[in-house]
Amino acid sequence: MGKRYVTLNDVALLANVSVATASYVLNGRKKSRISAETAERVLDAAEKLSYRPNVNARLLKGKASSTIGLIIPSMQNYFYPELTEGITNRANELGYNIALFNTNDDLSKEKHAFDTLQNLRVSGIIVASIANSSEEELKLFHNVEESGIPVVCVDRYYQGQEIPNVSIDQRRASYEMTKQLIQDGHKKIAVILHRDMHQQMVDRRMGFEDAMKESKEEVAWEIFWVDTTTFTELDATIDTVLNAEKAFTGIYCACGDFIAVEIIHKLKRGGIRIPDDICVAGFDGLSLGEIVSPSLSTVVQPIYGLGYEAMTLLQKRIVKESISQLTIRLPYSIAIRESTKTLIG
Amino acid sequence: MGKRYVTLNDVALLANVSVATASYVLNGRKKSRISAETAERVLDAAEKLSYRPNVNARLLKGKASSTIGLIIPSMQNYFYPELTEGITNRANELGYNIALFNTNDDLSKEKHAFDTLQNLRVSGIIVASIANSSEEELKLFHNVEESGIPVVCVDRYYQGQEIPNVSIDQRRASYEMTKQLIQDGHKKIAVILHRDMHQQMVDRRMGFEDAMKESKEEVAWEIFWVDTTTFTELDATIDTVLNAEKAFTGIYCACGDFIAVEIIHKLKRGGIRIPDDICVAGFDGLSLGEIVSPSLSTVVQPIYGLGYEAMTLLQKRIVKESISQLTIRLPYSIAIRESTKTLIG
DNA sequence: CTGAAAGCGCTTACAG
DNA sequence: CTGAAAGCGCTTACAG
Repeated sequence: MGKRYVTLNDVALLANVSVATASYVLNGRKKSRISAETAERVLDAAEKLSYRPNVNARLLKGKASSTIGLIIPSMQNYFYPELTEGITNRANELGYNIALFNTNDDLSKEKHAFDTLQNLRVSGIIVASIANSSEEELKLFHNVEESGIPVVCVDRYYQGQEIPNVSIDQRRASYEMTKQLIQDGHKKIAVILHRDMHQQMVDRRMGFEDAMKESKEEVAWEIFWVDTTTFTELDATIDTVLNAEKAFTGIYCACGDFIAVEIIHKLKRGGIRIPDDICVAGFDGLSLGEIVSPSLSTVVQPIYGLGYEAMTLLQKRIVKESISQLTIRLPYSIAIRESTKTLIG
Repeated sequence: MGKRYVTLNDVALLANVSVATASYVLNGRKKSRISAETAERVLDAAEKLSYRPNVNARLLKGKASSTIGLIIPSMQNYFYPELTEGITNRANELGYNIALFNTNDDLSKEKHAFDTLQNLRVSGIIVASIANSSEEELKLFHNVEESGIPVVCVDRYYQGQEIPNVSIDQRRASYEMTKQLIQDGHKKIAVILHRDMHQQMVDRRMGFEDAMKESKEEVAWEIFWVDTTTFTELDATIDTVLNAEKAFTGIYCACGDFIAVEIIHKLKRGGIRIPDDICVAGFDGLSLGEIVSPSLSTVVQPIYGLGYEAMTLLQKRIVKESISQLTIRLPYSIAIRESTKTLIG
């Protein structure tokens, strides 16, 4: 910067005290031991020079960093801004600031984010972007934890208690949404899943299949895979669904509302009436789903709350507060709106 | 963290060299002067110990920080995630990482963000959140610049060349949008503006009035103020608009698409048909506006591009590249979609 | 009530 | 080709 920042020494010089004293005054520590006049002189000097403590120097002296890392896939899917909002607001309340990283679900970018965050010596990391759940990726997580930086996953997660995480019971939610579709009388359902099978997708799929098993094969179904970031295959998928010999009566877009809304949009453009020609259900609970026409039937997750609680949990881990539950499951609800209807009667 | 991080000294010890040599090897500097065997030993040791350089120590030695600050109002309005995406992607390309701050358009939070960012010694700051354009706030900006940290405003801006900024020509865009409404035959228009009159809002209002002046008072109009973060007054505003003695034929939501979409939503809920009963135009160009029914006629800004260019400009300022233009105006377009129609013939 | 000094983890002239 | 040493801006026992 060419420009030299004002240092504590500058302040001390102007106030005619030692840096030690200046430091004590400015940090409000050992108040008793500093005379009022001295304190005032230091404060004045700092004010006059617009002194700003160098956080990096403080960190070097072993102070804990007040920044935490946040790793998300991108801001394209409106799920993430809302999640981020919950995280940053809570971080703010707790006195942390955020270092933000986008990975685009690319493992090498995720690796880079972890690297940078470790070099920064952040106090903790929240991850909403698990690229592919590979062994290699899991090792990344363990490395970070081993280095002493606590990690919390939100939305996506690893199976079991491996990494603390906050989410909803995705399998159960998916089961309930599917049950609803079955009760509505659907006889052939297309399920849309994310091509990269995160544990999350595995669970949603299992929830779906749980419900299907209960229906005793009265309902036919087929899985379609899409790439949620590039939207590749989406048009092809829609075509296949529409042109199936035995007609699909419903589309369960288990990979999320963002794609569900896109599907509704494309369907409408193609002159297909929803829910009359075909029903569409989503998963997420984006506010977008309420605004769109027809409004979207979906699993409503407390997205903001997921972020908020993830940050709360991370903070507890940072300050080593004892934690009874490392896996937090928040409540959700099934919202039946205009994009689905009962086919019976 | 209790846990001690691996230091350069640990690496040097294991490799049986001095920290100086270890540093040279790990930074790839003075390659010629290091023997291949020594280099390898250092690299091995670093690998074995999972050594991670402490960025904060580096900063202390006068190295430039690779983080830049980003200050936005919130993620609620979808304008900001898209803007953020442009900024972070460009920052990534240029090797910077992001410290994210939400202000909720609260000046004290903005002040806190600036403070923290200065203490962090970031290399630069992008601001998309100008709370109230007061003298006090402007002073904040000047303080940061004076401390040697370059600032770039994006979307919102101060009048004149005071702070480098990237945006579109908002006055002109607003003028054109209004012109379109006039050509469509509107005789009474409600303009919705943000209660906090940023320069941006002032310009949009002026653009609107420019067009009105040209229409030679054939068109009546009225301004309504809303608080875009809390949505307060929105219902009241809509009521007033709907119950006006001489009917409004159009609503020009100059404060943005996010509110425009909300208005459309509320109108539809109330059984009002758009554009048949009343037309609605927005300003921003959110993709949301295309998905909604009726799709929104609006000023389409290159939102992602604004962010991308803001980061590009900031980077130039950071590396002190000579810059011909400190005020960048990107192209926009007027999209006429379903929420407006011609009233003539 | 106050200050001298060590040390946090690095980088970088400088000397050899 | 390599190392000893100073110093970046702080904090904090320790001594007075």
